[in-house]
Amino acid sequence: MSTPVVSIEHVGEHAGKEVSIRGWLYNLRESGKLLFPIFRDGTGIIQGVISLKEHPDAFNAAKGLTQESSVVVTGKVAAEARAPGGYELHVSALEVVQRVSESQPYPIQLKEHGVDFLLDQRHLWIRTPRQASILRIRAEAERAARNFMDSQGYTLTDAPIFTPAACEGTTTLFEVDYIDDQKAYLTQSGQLYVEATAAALGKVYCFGPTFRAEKSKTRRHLTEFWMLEPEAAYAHLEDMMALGEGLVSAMVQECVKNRARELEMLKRDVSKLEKIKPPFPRIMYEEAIKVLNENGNPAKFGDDFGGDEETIISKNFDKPVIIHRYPAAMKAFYMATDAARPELSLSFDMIAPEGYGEIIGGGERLSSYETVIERLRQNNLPEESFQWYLDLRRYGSVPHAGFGLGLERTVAWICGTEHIREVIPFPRMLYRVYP
RNA sequence: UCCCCGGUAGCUCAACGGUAGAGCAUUCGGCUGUUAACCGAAGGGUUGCUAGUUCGAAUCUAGCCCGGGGAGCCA
Repeated sequence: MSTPVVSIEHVGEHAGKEVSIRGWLYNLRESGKLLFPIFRDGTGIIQGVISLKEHPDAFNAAKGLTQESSVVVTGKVAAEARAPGGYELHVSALEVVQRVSESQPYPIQLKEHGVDFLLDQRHLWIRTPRQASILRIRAEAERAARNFMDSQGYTLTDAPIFTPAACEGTTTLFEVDYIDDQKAYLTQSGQLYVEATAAALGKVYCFGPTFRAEKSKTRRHLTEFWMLEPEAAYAHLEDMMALGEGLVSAMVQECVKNRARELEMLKRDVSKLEKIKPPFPRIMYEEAIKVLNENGNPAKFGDDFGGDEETIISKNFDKPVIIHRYPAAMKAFYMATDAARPELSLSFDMIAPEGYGEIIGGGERLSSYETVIERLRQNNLPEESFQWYLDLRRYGSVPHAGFGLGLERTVAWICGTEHIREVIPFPRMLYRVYP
């Protein structure tokens, strides 16, 4: 009869019973003829106790064992107030799967480390309980986002990574040599492609990595980040603001519900997240300018909002804030304008609370062939590359709208992390592509 | 691209013009309830690179390289 293998997160269900845990040695404290190893298995950590007198074989196998050596341990689960986590394992047997060499000890210690060092060790850094928690929350947020979109009747239609042209500014494109004289670029957004699939399927979204060659070095920027981009035919600005509210609320609430342990591990103030339910405050761009002026910020019509401005505006609310109808001149070529106020675009941004910045940008798209042509020329974009896009206006053009949600910024806000580099398994940033 | 800050042992830092140091990690020894355990000992360094100032430079100066934070731009 072999003992059952259990995960540490479920170990409490086996109190008083003999179990096996397959994992790694997280830390080892020695106290004479008693050893206090801490094991981790990816789902949590648990302290073991090994007595020389009772289990000499296990004791000798564990004594001097190096951090992060892989082990299979067997023992009895016991409720123990003195143990971190409430349970400990009275180890009776320990099998070392691979012993970490003393000459090349595990580099990450149980103490503070610098950012540069940790990023160089990212492949190992993700083993720490904090990083593992963040990655579980990211997964939860992704799952919640897809479930929500699917529940709203949206179909996932993935957009290509290689594209023939820009869809945002041309200066932020990663160029890739393709066949002979052809150029390809890494996508900045799946937006143009979901416009096409929206005309085919009605309500669609894409979800995948996007790339921006921006020279941005801030805690809110990654060179490679994931974006969820819904697009719906016959939809208008109002529809997208409502969809964005529902999507963000679902992502936050599912994490609160299903990842309470991880949020607690991160010491996140969950009461702030529990409030994130529709409706969110909505203000027009012009009103936002007014709020800024009242708070001593000299912003004027036509200015874009930077981090400072976003913080001032979001500070007045405990939910994400939707700012809509930005000046048309500030927005991308495909953005529709307000018929009543042609100088304003039918666009909106959603600003996360607590200074996490813009998590959604979107709006209603141009549907007129003539206007699209005109804007392409104004923006010096190559018409020949956009013939397929123009076809969408030639053949049954309809009003349509959508937005892009930045996954990492949203998850960073949910987790309360200082920097978004922690919320993606392997961050790609300016000057950093290792590991 | 611009503005600030930094680079000393494997890691986190100290020394700020006069012999390069501590804690952690590693090795050895001790400890039956430890909580980033503790106690004792040992090994471990071209102070990011190059040039300059000086009797003497980790320390002052210049240039370069690397990293961090921010601006612009964006999600």
